[in-house]
Amino acid sequence: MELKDFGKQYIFLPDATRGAVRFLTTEQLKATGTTAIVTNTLHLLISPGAERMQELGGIKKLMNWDGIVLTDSGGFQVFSLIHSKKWSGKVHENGATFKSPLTGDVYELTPESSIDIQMKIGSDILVTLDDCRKTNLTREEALESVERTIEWARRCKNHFEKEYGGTKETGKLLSCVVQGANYPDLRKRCAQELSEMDFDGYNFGGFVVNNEGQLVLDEMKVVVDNTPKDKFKYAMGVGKPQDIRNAAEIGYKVFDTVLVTRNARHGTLYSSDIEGEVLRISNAEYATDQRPIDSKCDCYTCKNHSRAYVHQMLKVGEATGMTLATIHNLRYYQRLIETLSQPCP
RNA sequence: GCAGAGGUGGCGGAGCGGUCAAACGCAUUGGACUGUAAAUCCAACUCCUUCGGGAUACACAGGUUCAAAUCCUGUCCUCUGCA
Repeated sequence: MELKDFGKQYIFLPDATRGAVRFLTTEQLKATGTTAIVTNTLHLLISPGAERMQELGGIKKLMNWDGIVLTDSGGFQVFSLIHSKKWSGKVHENGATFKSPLTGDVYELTPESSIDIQMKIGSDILVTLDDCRKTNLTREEALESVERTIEWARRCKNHFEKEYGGTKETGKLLSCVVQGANYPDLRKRCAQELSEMDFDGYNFGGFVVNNEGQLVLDEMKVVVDNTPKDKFKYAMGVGKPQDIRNAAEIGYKVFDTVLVTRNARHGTLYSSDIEGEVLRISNAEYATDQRPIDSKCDCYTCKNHSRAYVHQMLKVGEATGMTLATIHNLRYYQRLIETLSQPCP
C-alpha cells in the first residue's frame, strides 16, 4: 500500500510499542495479514534511545519490517505515567520533563523533540505531541489540555516543515490528536483549529471509553464532523471488536489497541463460534477441547492446534502459548477489518 | 531399639494461650484489561446461611484453663543421627 493511500481503507495496526509485537517475530506478524504497526516514541527514546535507533538504520531495518510504521508521540505516556505519578516528572507548557525509572536519566519531551525522535526512529506516520489526561476532567482542565494540544501540534508541524521539509520532502505523513475530553464544544474547537493547520490525519485522543466501558461515540462523531473529509480518521486505542465496528460506522478508518495482544496473553481470545465472540481459553471447559479456537479462522494457530493445546501452554506459562494466542487474536482482528471493507449484504 | 526433630487448609509453609476459619506462596475456579511500566491485576477458595451470622476444624484420644493450632498425658505416623 502506498503511504498516500493510508487510511483510505480500513486498517488495524497492532501495537509494537518497543519494536516488536510481544511474543511474535516479524515473520509471524506478517502472516497475520498485518501491514502496519504502531511503535512508541517514549518507549524507544528510553531504550535504545533516539540516536541509537538512527544509528541502527531505523525501526524498519531493525525489525526487518517492510510495512508501514506509525509512531505514537508519547502523549499518552505523558498522561499514563507522569500525570498519574507513576513516573516522577512533570508536564508543563513546553512539554514534559521526566526521569527514566530505568536509569534515572532525565528526559525532556517537547513538541520539537518528539518530532525529532520520531524521525530518528524512521516512522512513516508521525503523531503530534498532545496533552492527554484522565477521564472526568473539569472544564478548566479539559480546556487547558485542548489549548496545549493545539499549541503543541502547531509547534510539531512547524518543526516538521522547517527542519525536515514536511510531507512534501519526506514523504511521511503527520497526524494530529484531538483532545477535549467529554466536552463536545471543546472537541469541536480542537478539531476545527487543528483542521486549519492542515494535517494528513486526525486522531481521536483521550479516553475512548467512559467509566462504564462504553465507547464515547458522540464525542468521536464530533471529531469526524469537524475535520477534513479527505483525511484519515484514527480512533486511537479502539478497541473491542464491536467498538471497532461502531467507530467504523461513523467514519473512522484507522484503529489500534493493546487489547488484541494483551488479551491474548491473558487468555481472552476471540472466536466467532462463541456468542459474544469472547473465548476465555484458560477456563476449565477448554482443557480437553480438541477443536480449533475458531472454526472459521485461517490463522496458523487454528490450522495447527486445538483449544486444549493453547489452554495448556498458557496455563503452564509457556511462551508458545502466548505466541499462538497472539497470532490468533491478531488474525481475528485483521479478518474483522476485512469484513468492514466489504459492503453489507 | 535409643536419641533428637516434627505432624497446620489440595500442596508448601507461618502462627506457639485469647484479636485464628488460621499470614504468605503455589495450585484451583471465575473475572478484568480499550494511543502497553501489564506473560499483569482483582476476587473466590471447610460446610450451611434469610449474608446479620451459625456449625465443625490445626494427626488421633483424653486433660488443664474463663479461653487451646498453641500447655500436659497417651496413641499412631514421618524425618534425621547412632546402633
